[in-house]
Order: sequence, then structure tokens, then C-alpha cells
Amino acid sequence: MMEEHRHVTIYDIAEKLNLATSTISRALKDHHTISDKTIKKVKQTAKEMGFVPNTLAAGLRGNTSKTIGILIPTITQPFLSSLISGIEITAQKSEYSVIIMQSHDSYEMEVNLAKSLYSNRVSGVICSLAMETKDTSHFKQFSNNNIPLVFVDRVPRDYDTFRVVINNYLAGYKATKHLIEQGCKRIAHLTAGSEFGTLYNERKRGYVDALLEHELPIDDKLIINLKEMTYEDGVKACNQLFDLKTRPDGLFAPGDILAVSAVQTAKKRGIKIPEEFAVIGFNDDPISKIIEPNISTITHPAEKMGKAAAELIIKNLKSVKEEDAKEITFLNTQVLIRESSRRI
Amino acid sequence: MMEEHRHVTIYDIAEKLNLATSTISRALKDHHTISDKTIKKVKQTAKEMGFVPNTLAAGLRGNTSKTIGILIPTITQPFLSSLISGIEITAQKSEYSVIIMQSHDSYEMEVNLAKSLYSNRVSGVICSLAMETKDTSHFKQFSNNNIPLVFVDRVPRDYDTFRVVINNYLAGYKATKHLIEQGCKRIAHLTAGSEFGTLYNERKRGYVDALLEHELPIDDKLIINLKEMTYEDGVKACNQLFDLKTRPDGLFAPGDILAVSAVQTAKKRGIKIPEEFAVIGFNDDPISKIIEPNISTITHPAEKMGKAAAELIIKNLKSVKEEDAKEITFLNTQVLIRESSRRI
DNA sequence: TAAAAAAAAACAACCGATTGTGTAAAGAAA
DNA sequence: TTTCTTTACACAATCGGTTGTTTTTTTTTA
Repeated sequence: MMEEHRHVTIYDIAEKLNLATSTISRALKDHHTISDKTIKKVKQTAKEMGFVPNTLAAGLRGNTSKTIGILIPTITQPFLSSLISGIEITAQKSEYSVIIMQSHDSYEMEVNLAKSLYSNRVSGVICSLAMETKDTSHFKQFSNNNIPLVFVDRVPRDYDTFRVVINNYLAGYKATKHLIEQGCKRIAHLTAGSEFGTLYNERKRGYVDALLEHELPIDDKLIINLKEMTYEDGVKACNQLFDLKTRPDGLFAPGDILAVSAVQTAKKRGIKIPEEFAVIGFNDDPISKIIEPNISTITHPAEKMGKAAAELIIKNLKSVKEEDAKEITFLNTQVLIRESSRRI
Repeated sequence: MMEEHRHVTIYDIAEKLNLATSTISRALKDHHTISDKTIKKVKQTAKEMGFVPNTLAAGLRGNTSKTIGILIPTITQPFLSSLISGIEITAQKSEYSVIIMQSHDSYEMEVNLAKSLYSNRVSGVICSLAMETKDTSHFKQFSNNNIPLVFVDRVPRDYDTFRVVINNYLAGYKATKHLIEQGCKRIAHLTAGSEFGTLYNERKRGYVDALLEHELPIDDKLIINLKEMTYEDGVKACNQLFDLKTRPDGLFAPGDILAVSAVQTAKKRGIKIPEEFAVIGFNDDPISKIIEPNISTITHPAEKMGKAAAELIIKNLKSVKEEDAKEITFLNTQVLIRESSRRI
């Protein structure tokens, strides 16, 4: 019955117009060796026949696919979905496609998915590392083959390639300093992991240095290491803090979800925010400005970071061979002061 | 200096082992005409040489790319990012990749991106329509070429293809009925658009029918048509509702963001929830269980829908030619009763 | 031992666009 | 008019797997 439609190719156009496929190919991209008359004719016919170029063929021939691979822990976190959005919007403008893969914070998956991206011959990779990942040798296949690689946010500290990050140390410092300025004396902090150079560790360093600079003591009981950055773990940690003999009067939470859990736990216990307990979060997730009280936070420019990362890839493709350009892009963060920490 | 690495191909393996490329190709996929000894040898060598198959080449030859194209308004909405997540997880299990494109609710972009997906020779497309889209002829290129097409959530009402949806009518009915059971007599509703068959219209139909069934009057002043489903528009609409001579005592909001705006607007005016004003939302967004009071809502099984859609594509590829199977998959929704509507 | 059957691997075309090189036709210069 | 340039297009190889067909090798059977 219904015939199998075959895709229209440049061969079909060539046959119809009695031209060579090379001419068709060149005409479609306004090559200067093709006359205007022919170009017009070819484009017209291509449209009529419903020709759509086969990206795979072009990619195979040119050994690149105008595709950016994204490898991230998960896409459902607001920060990461905004990051993707920024990448996708930027890519779209330059006619790049975007392939997404979730590692779910598993090292093993990350290794497999990296191979899969390579298999797809993506023209660049943007990655935010899985929590589990210590060793990054599975990314060598990209560097070795001149495929630009950009790490974003959760970046390796020993890998010499493009990185797009915020200054987590400075952000932690600014957040803590803000609380100090609001009169807090015993500021708690939630963190995760302990290796030097990681994102949470940097924020913690900023926190510590802000305290030191203002001659406030560093109290280990006020620094809690979380297994996971979840609402539930946040509640647990906050209860632990509130059970202390001398309660903290402030908290720098390195994520808005944690800040929310702190605010709600405090409210449940009748602890007044911000008078008795000032809170500042991180990321400026949508929820932070909806919850009551609104939560002060540090902006985390997700879309901008995505845009920057995508631009690095697109630019880097045009000027290959610049071995020098393995730079780090730092984007700015801001302290957003809202109700949860405004005391003065 | 540093040599250009060339990708390792089956030709390289063939040369090294003195075998034909066809043998390599078959050995790598355990073809029965290749001896176990050879298979073992080939796989071993492939691994040693760091061979990674070129998906583009295979895709070009086989005219398919083991890739699922996703075309949605935006990825930053919780519902949609969960949907993508569901698709990606399912795709990954069958070794499919996922290409994502955002239409930003623009018809024009949707048309272009559809062409781009076709150009990538995706093996299937999952789409949630742009708000603006009325005409869906730009999807014919997929149907015409036997590329499975699945619409999710925001589906066209006149297009004969796979659809994965919830029963919006029933969900609207259940939500409204719940409010009625809690003793509400004047239930307001926010909606959008007006064409028959759309998602919001179906929910409204359910709302209306629930009222009718319980012999409550339909009051046009309690039904507000929004331009956009945003927090700001929600606040505006709620203020309008609260300014009425006789205030509504309940609200069915077809989205949690709107429900949040209602709850907060009511609180600001000193209207007690749920005693004076009961609210039920839609989607079970993360925020609905964090805000105070918690918001009752209708579950919207995003991940499951993604999984179902992806499975339709993967299955359909295996059994092509089943022209009959243009079915609609309905997933269940549940009423989650929380503080914002629990009166009894 | 020769012929038949089965197993294993080689051959070669193919997917569709791209691009370096070659060649005819048209126009310019001699 | 002849030769030299341009201009416009054709030819053909190429990217890297895949697969139908054929050939060679091995094993089985008569």
C-alpha cells in the first residue's frame, strides 16, 4: 500500500536539474563558484522537493556533528535545568544541537556516557562532574581528539581544560560576612565532602576566613557535614544545631533547599527569623523568593554559565589549535538580601 | 608537535588483524557467522586500540540514529524537566541518546526545530506543543517518513498519532469534587485559552461538571482567564477574586504556582486557609509540599509520562508498520490532600 | 578419496553530503 | 582570430560502519 517515503537527497535534486551533486551542495551554501542563477534555481527546487539535509552524512564526512554533548548529574535540579537552558539557547543560535545525558552522580555511568558522547562524535562536551567522580581520565578521549571540553560548576581541580565557575570561596565569604554585618556571632554552616578544592569546600573556606577576619571563633560543633544536600538531611542537621547548649544565631547554607529546611525547622521550634536566627542560602532557586520569610541567597548565574560554556565550545571550534586557551571563566555572584537575614 | 589523533576505525582493526572490515563489524556484534575465536580476538584488539564506534557512520548507513528528539516549550519548568528525565533514563537503558530543543512556546521556533530534528534523522520524536501552535502540519515530515511521533501533555486534538496524557477532565473533576466535599460552595477557577480540547479547557470542563453534579451554580465571575500561568498573573487574578462582593471560599488552580500565589495573596489579606478559602493546585511541584500551608494538589506523573513516551518510540521502532497503533496512553492522577484544603 | 554441506571470512556496494581537482565554456587580452 | 583568464560546473574520492552476496576453507557424508 502506502509506499515507503524515501528521504529527498541532493542526488534527487541533481537529477531533476541535470546538475552534479557537488553543484547542489555548493549552491545550497552560497559558494562563490556557483552562479546566482543556479543558486536560485537549486534552492527553489530543494524547497519544492522538501529537501532536508542529512546531518549524519555531513557529520560523517566532516568528522563533526554540530552537536554539543552535556553530561550532568541530573536535569531536575533548578540550577542544572537552567544551565541546560542557557546552553541550548546559545547553541540554537549557532545551529548546534544539544545531547543530554544524566550521570545520576554515578562514576560508572559517567564513564559510559562519556564514551557514548564520543561515539556520537559531538563537537564539544560540557560537563558537571558526578559526586562520586575522583578520577577524570575518561575525559582524555576528548582532549586527545581535539574535542573541546568545558567543565561547569562542579569541576575537577587537576584537569587542564576550560572551566566555567563562580568563585565559591568569595561567595562563601560574602555570604558569611553579610551575616556578620547583621550582627550574628555564632554562625553555623552546612557542608559536604572534605577534599580540598571542591565546590563545598571552597564555600566553607570562605566562611571560615570571614569568621577569622572578624575575629569570631570557629566552632566545629557549628559546622555539619551532610551526606546528601537534601531537605531531609537539612532538617536533621538543623535540629542538631538547635539542640546545642548555645544555639547558633545564624546559618550559611550552601543551597536554598537547605536554607528552606532551616527556616521551617526554626519556625516549628518557635525560633524567630531573622531576629534569633538569620539564614542565607545559595543559588537563588525559585523557591527562595516564595517561601515565607523570603530567603536571602547568593545568586548562581546558571543560564549565564551555560551560555559561557556553549560559547567557549562554539568559539573554540572556529579557532582550533589554540593550545594556550585553557582558561577559567569566573562569573560573578551577588548577595541577595531578603527577609531571612535582614536585621538592620 | 602533537600529532592530530585520528579516530580508531574498524579499518584499523581489520588491518592489524588481517581481516576484512565486514568481519570486524560482525564480530563486534556477535554475529553468528563469525567464530568465537575471531570474536574474542577482535573485541580484545578493539579494546586495546581504544576503538569507539562512530554513531554517525552507522546512522547514515542504517538511516537511523538511535536518538530520540525532544521538542518542548522549555526545560526549566519542573514538570518538563522531570518529563525529560523520565525520557532520558528510559532511553539510556536501550542505548538511545536524547536531543533536546526548546520552542519557548513559539510556533515559528517549533517549526524550525522540527526540521532540525528531522535533519538529525532522529529515530523518534517526543513533543509537547508550544502555546502558540495551532497548526501541526510541520510534524507531517515525521509521520510521512515512518518516524514515530509521540505527543505528551500538551497534545494536538486533531492529529492522529501517539499521545501520552492524563485525563485532564477527570483530574479537574476530582479536584473540584474534593473542594466540594470539604464544604466549599463558591469555588473559583483559573484557566487559560478557550479552544475546545486543550489541556486547560478539559480541566475547566471537569470543574464545571463537578459543580453541576452537586447542584452548585456556575458563576462566570469566579472563572478567570489568564494570559500567562505565572505567579504574577495569579496574584492579580486572586486579588480580583478577593475584591468580589461575595468572596469565593475555594479555588481550583490548574498549576501549583498559581495555587501558591493564591495562598500567599490570601495570607496577605488575612484570609484564613483553608477555613475561609480552600485551595487545590495541580502538578505536585516540589514547592507545593514546602510552602506553608502545604498545598493540596493533583499529581502529574511527569517521569512516568516520559518513560511511557520513550517506550512507545523504542517499541514502535522494533515493530514498524503497525499503522493501527496510534493509541492514546492515559496515566493516572491522584488527589493529594494537604493543609491548604483539609477542612474536615 | 571425492563430493556435498556447513562454516568462516572476503568482496563490494551503499548511506548522503563534502571538497580537491579537472575540464568545458565564456569572456578578455593580444 | 588565437591565446589566456575567469567562470561555472562535473568528476570522483572520502568519511566509517553495514550487509547482501560470493568465495574460500573446513568439516561431514557418501
